[in-house]
Amino acid sequence: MENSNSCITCVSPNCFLKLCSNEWIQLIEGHKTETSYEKGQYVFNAGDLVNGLYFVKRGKIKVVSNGLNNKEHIVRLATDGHVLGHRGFGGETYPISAIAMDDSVICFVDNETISKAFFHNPHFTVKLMLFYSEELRGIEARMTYLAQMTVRDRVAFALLYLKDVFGYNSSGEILNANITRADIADICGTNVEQVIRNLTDFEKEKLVAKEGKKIRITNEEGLRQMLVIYNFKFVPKMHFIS
Amino acid sequence: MENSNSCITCVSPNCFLKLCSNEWIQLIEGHKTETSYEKGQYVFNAGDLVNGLYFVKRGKIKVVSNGLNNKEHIVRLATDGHVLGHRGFGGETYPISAIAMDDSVICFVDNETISKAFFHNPHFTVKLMLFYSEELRGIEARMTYLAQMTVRDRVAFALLYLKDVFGYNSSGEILNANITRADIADICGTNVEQVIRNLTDFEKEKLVAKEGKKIRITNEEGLRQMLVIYNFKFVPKMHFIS
DNA sequence: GGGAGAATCTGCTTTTTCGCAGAAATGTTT
DNA sequence: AAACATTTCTGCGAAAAAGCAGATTCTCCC
Repeated sequence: MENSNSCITCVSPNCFLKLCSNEWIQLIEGHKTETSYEKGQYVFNAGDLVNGLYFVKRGKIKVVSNGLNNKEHIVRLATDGHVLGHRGFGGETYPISAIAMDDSVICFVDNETISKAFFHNPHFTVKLMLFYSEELRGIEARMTYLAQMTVRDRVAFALLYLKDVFGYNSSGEILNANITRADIADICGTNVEQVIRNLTDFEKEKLVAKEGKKIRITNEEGLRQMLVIYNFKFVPKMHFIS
Repeated sequence: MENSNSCITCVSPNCFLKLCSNEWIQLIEGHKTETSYEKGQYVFNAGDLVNGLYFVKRGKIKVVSNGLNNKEHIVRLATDGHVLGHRGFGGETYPISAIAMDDSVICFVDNETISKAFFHNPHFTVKLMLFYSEELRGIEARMTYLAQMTVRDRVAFALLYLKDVFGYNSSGEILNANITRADIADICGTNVEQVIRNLTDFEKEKLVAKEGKKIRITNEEGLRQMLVIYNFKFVPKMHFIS
């Protein structure tokens, strides 16, 4: 509950809520809760009835789907400005959870308020729709990689995906996320051992450098080149506000 | 170009365009083209700049992503009332195509007209957004199945997915789609031989019956039971109009 | 109804991936 | 700083999946 709780003075530059009229922003503020999550904490859990939208103010979130014996699979990574918790329909629930990968701050607005806002803030609604449309395109592409790539190439892909969403940290080309080998495995749809084996190979090939559990990408272009045979290309980030 | 070209008299019950005001429907009709596609024909092709939305009036469409050496992977199936061709951003293109699996009729509306309609037809915009949101949830779930299931279970999943989207045909439990074993392989992310081997197994286990290239599901519940360990559950179809 | 072409099917070998077990390293807590 | 817990790493055998080759069957079109 840091900062003020007001959208007007909120420092998050990409929040969709800012696309609402001032009048509506004030109205939404009355129905908004801002919560801080520690690393590892659940934003929402599989089976919960998601009855609102989560707007990521700041942080790093993994959206996981629970499959075989509730083993987690990371279907999406989210960061500042992204939206979590698709509007629920008819009360059915999907086995999808959102977990903070680092300390994060997220605003929640209930469905009723959001629905009303949709009908009075076309700019907000349209941009949010375009966000979903973009996410759909992105996941369609990732799905193909998952289906067709070898484990080795999926590991390379996961590193680039992490970089494209979370970027590097201040000290250079180190992946800016508190990820374990197991997280990478959960993105790739493989197991920890395979991830480690391939990271070791990548290190020998001077593509990455392991620094403890941190990973430094020493040859990003080389990783991308590995994936051109799959039509892989960088997915430019959407500019939410325009 | 059968039927009249008018949305007012259109027989498609689920078309999103019907959510626009009468005034706007008439305006859209002036910018709309209705095209018939034969089986196998491309609605749009990877690399095309998608500059509008396609509304499926009637038919069966596969949305494919071209990955390794342009091998196709089916990321989504679409039928009556569904929407294809996410709004393009900044001109970048994804390697995604849409192909008619049977004779289909699809209406196309250019981006400029659609964008204007968004701002004057909140009901239309909100419903379309919810459609995307639902599609996103669905593909997140499918992605997990793809990542965690064995080939055998993915084949079972593909059969159920085909059934849930296209249903059975009039003569009973035969999958109502003109699909090849290769199509199923492209949904599963495997090859034709594996699909055939597993279909043969399923037949021995009295789960399906092969009738030429057609597939009859003789024990749908049995197939679903096979997938409960993955938290698989039926995804109820959205009711577009409400 | 017959024939050409496409799709389906089967057996076999090779390759990839998985998964266990145990060692080493890292990082966290007291 | 030491002890503990977690994570990372490596080797190896087992299992799953892929890929090839060739036979059969189906379907569509004339």
